Amino acid sequence: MPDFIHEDIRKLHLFDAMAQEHFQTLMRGAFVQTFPPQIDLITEGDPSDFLHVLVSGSVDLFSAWNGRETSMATVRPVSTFILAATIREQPYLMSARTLEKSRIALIPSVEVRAIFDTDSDFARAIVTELALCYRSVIKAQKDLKLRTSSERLANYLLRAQARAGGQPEFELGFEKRRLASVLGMTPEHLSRAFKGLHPHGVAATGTRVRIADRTSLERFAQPNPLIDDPKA
Amino acid sequence: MPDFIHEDIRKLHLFDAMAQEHFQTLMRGAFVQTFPPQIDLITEGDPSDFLHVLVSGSVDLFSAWNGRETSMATVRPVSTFILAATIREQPYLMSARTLEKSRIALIPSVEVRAIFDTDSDFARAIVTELALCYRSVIKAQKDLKLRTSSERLANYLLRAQARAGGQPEFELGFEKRRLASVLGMTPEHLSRAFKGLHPHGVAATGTRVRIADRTSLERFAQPNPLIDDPKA
DNA sequence: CGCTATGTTGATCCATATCAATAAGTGTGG
DNA sequence: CCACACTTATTGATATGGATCAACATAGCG
Repeated sequence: MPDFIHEDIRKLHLFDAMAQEHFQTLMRGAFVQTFPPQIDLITEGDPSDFLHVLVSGSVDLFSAWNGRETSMATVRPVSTFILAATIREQPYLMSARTLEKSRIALIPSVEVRAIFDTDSDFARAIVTELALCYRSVIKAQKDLKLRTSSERLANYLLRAQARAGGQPEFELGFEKRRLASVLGMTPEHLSRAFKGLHPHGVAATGTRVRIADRTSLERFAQPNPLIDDPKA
Repeated sequence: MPDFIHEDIRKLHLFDAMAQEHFQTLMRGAFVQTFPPQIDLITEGDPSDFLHVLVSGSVDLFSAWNGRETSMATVRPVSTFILAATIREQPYLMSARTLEKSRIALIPSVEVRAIFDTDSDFARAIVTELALCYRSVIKAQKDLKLRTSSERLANYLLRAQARAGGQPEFELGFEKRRLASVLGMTPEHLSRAFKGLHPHGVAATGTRVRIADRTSLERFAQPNPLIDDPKA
């Protein structure tokens, strides 16, 4: 594995406190792969053989039952996914596929568990990471259960704008149909939802979005730190 | 705090590996309280001062936004709640209220964090507990996003029957209106959903439910371990 | 330059919520 | 032990958010 990726991973909160020796053991068994968009990485129900670390790109976690399918979360770099399955030595609860071209490091779960048992700094880091993941799914669930799809879109746009540095105009990272799936709605409905936000100063042309009047959009979206703040 | 509760808590996976000395420190600062049904225990947004351990009864975790409210999860004994908030030293993301009369142990979060830092067996136990909590919210989210309310009810009843020992007839723990909230629907809708399950051998009188033909109900409910098995 | 994927618009359908009325329990005080 | 009040459950009518289906418009891309 190239050194600069080593570095990126080492910088992750999950790995930055552990003994160098243990980190190297982890990295020896690990490997990095680059995947094109729309590639299935894991399937729910499979044994959790690898802890995944998304180095670049983005990944959709989704789930299916009885012929229906739903997106559960989007993973952005640099972060891990399916840590809980790795720790509990249980099958994955979600499937994963790349949204864009993505570089992913795969670390054998056995190694993670072995070092977790001996390196207590690593164990503590895992706690923090898991607590963070836990809180982020709770926030996702609140977003989903308490808001209509237009409200979700509005809040999503506010967050995306903040991520993009706060300029009035910015790029969505992906196509609208992807965004629809991320927000848990159909592309048709998203199209209408965008129209519905027009009166609040939102204009979308292709993957480019312009928020003319943030205050007005906020009045409609009612963002709340206990749902929208990734650090809360 | 009475000794037998001490015992119950010590038996919890979260506390059974830690040093006796540390456990006693935790218990010294802790206290147990009994609450009547429908009492608010915590409010989302409040600082996470206490780790809660439900000793008996049951607790509803819920959340509100913009005048709407939704139930997020039900806690059953003996287990902890709001562990993630305690660990991250962040405000609660959910509110909690008792469903039935409940006995709850409150352990100061500062103590939990202090011992988490020094007792690595405890830190490891927290990881396992958190991973379990994480997976259970994922399962709840899948249940919610992938199933209609009748399907959710059907699967709930199958699980409740299993919990009750598998007899064809058993008690729901609470009123139907509570069940409705737990399943994320209105009481009216639940009433109709029960009627809809009649053809599959479900009869409900008051809080008593009878499943005449489990096979038929299963054929409709399509239970799946990756959603319905609490151990997965 | 046309083909294929993406996006928009309109019509309709479905699950579930809401509102309203009634029925059935449940508990309390006389 | 019954009558009354209050809560909970059921049933019906209607509203709404969102999905689905179908047609059409656009835009990348080989």
